[in-house]
Amino acid sequence: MTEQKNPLELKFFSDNRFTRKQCSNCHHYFWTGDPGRKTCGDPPCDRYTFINTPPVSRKYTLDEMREEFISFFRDGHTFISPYPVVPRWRDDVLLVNASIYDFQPHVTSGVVPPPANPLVMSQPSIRMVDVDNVGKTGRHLTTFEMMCHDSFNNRKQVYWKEETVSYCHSFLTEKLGIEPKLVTYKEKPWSGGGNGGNALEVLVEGLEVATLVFMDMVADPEGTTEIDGLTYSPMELKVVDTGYGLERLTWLSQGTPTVYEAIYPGIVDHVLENSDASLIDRRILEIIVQNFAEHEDLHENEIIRLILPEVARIGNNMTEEEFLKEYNTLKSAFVVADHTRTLLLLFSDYVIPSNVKAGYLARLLIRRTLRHIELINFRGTMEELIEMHWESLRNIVKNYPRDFVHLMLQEEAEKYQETLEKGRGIVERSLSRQKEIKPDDLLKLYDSYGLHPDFVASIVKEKTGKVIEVPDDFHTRVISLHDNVEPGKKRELQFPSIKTRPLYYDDVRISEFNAIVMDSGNGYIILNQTAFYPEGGGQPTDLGYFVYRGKKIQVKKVERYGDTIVHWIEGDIPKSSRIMGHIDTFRRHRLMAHHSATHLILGVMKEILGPHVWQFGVQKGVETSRIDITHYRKLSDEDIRKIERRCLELIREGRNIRVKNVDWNKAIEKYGFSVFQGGVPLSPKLRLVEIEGVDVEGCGGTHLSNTSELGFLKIVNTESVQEGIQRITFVAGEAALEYVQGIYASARALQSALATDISEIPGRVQSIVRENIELKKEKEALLKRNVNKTIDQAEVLEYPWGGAAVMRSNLTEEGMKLLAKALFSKPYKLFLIINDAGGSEYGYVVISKGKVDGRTVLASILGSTAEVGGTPSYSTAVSHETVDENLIKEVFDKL
RNA sequence: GGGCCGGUAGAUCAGCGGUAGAUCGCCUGCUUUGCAAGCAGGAGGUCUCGGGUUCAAAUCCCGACCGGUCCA
Repeated sequence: MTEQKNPLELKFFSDNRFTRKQCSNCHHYFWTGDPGRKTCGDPPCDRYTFINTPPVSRKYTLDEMREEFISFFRDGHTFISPYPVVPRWRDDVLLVNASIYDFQPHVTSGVVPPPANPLVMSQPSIRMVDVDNVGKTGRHLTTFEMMCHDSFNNRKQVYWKEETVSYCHSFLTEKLGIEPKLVTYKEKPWSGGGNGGNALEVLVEGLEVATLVFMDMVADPEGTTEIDGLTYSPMELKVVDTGYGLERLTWLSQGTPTVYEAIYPGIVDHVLENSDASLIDRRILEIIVQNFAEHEDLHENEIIRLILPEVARIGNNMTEEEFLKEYNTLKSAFVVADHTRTLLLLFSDYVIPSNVKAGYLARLLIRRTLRHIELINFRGTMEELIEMHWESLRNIVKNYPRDFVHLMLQEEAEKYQETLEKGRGIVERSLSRQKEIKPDDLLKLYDSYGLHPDFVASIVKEKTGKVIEVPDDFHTRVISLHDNVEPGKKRELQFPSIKTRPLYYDDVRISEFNAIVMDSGNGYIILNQTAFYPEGGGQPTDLGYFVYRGKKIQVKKVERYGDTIVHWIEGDIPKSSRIMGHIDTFRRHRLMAHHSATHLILGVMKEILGPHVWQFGVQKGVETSRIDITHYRKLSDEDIRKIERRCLELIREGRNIRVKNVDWNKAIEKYGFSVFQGGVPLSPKLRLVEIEGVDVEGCGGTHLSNTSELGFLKIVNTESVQEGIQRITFVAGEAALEYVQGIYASARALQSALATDISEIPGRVQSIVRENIELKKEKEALLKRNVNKTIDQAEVLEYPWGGAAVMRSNLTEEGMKLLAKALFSKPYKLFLIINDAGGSEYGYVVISKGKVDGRTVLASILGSTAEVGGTPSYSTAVSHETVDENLIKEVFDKL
């Protein structure tokens, strides 16, 4: 090992008589002011010693602790309001998981300055990975608030390691009154979100209350520092990213056995009072929490086997069954309390429960909550619990969409009920088929139908009396069903980094321009400047042509790679040429109109359908355009009419459409997170497109300057692309006129074909379709009668090898097929059909169900005059000759 | 974004290459007229759609569409 100064050997530590030690148990390095300390302070090396005897000078509620933290850091830091839990500003994660997520990647990459520096905030964070541990361990939550004091050091140093640790230590010891000796700082490398650095875990009496991260590295395949298997290199921006667990600190101050009792005692009490669950002896609860903290690597039932003797030691001789009954109901009560809090946050950001993305997580939580509510026979509603949480979290959760929550929960409860009822049928049916449900079947039932193994087990028990074991590693096996799938990777082309100046922003109506070819390759050129709009933001590429040496060279596609705009062309233009570009302005104008119309319709849909509407995806076109939005049900005809009417009003009013470039933080401050509707650019400023009084959103596209230019807008189709996502296809401007003209032409054609009035077309078509079905049926019945008649009149010959039937018919091809089908179910072995459909030809068909090859039969009967085809079991021939009956018998006799 | 199920009568589903079925519901009649009543008879299907394979497809293959569900 090279002698290098430990990056965490701080002056603060030496000034405060802290020494660096190596944990006698886990061998991690840590800093402590307690000369007698040998272990790092983290379970399993240390136990929770704060339960019953909290080290904090007084008990804090959640609100009080948050206020204490913020007020302590307000001195020197700027307070920032919490961000939504749904990260609209990035598309790489589903939910905000930590406070630093608020600033990734735009701030941490150095492109955008932080909203304040240094700053203090408390960010609600959702961690679904812990969902299975909630209730069970006494300390896990799906939602917690991560409080932080962050600083961003660029050229200007704000503060770094020394100040950070000093701040932290003062807060814990001076403000909260924790004895300095109780605080240990454990060294730990940190990585996440493409960054890395050193970190200190802050531990008090066995509980990790904070992590102080010194982020100064960026992921780099050629870097020399390795953390968790990835290599990193130093970066210019050095970020202090701290994370204090608000719930942990509150728990620490109260010393209750579980975190739940400390952070929302009202909710826990309410659930316990109105259900079959009850609080168990707090000494037993403490034993449970301690054991789960110390044995993270063990399975639940193994830990319970460790708990029982300890429970007996304090004089409580419970059987395992008695213990499990009490523990499980209490666990369920905690789960209900926890999940409803997370749902509050999701709903306040208008997450629509569905089967994909964040919506899936919401549904998962709702279903789990419903199940646990039933298990403990809770007599209240989920809705009332969510509202109670809101009452106590008003400082953090500003918005509570009561009607939305009500509607979502109602629909979800119904859907869940449906799934269960269907599930019951599926389990019962598979039981009647195979008598037994194996572990693999459990897996399948869960994966394909969403049937929880406990639910399946309960039905099996009810129907057969048998108890089936749910495998311990059930969840792991579910995950392993899915982890062999590799996500498709996009291959990025590499081009020389040449900055192309976009001319289309300066003047959206520009149609011609001069440029110099900076780089030229196989079928592409890169220019110093261009008026061609590259595809992006759902706006397709511009088309047109270049003039080079008097020749027109067509542009096939224009793409953007960072600041480089690449033109794909039909032909070659050498480097350094001066050329003239011509834009297909007809196409461009159509696209622009549809782009502006997209913003207009989105704004209108938010107004009419509700604030839960977000853009999910978008594709503009020359003929039609479409936008996908988050909405919980298909648009009704009434919705469509309202939206169209409102769009027309706004077009008539002639609202201005303006483009402005605004700083990230100012944009968020002024317009909120709804500016992030499409993809988010990594640039210092956001280009905002505003339709006066209707809609403001970040957008890189080209736009009209006033809504009046749209003329009118018509929705032409709505469909649901996936649960909770509706696709609206529409036309605007000239494209709308063409659309209406097209419909009109069709209507006129129908009108003349049906010889009726346009308004009567639907009725006429309906009656024609009905008539057509009737006729089809009649025709089929007639055909069947004909077929049956043919069969009835068959001449039957008996042979030792079975019966043979000879019949004459006058059927069409369709009738022959039907006849053949019918014959396959008759008891004879061989059939000869002589078909006379009129005309000079006779069709011969032999159907053989025995070993006889029908083709040889036909050849023998018809001789060389006919061409025989088909297969041994269904043979055909066509002949101009009739055949003598006796010859047929002769041939048959020989078989 | 990916995986796994599924789409057949009003509802729930069976059939899984040889003329489309069961149960409930519905209609008619009888028997009873008291609680999910009995008996007899009957109506009700472009087997989601489009291609392909086959003499023959609800059934096998491919693709769309729709729904369910799990994972990220």
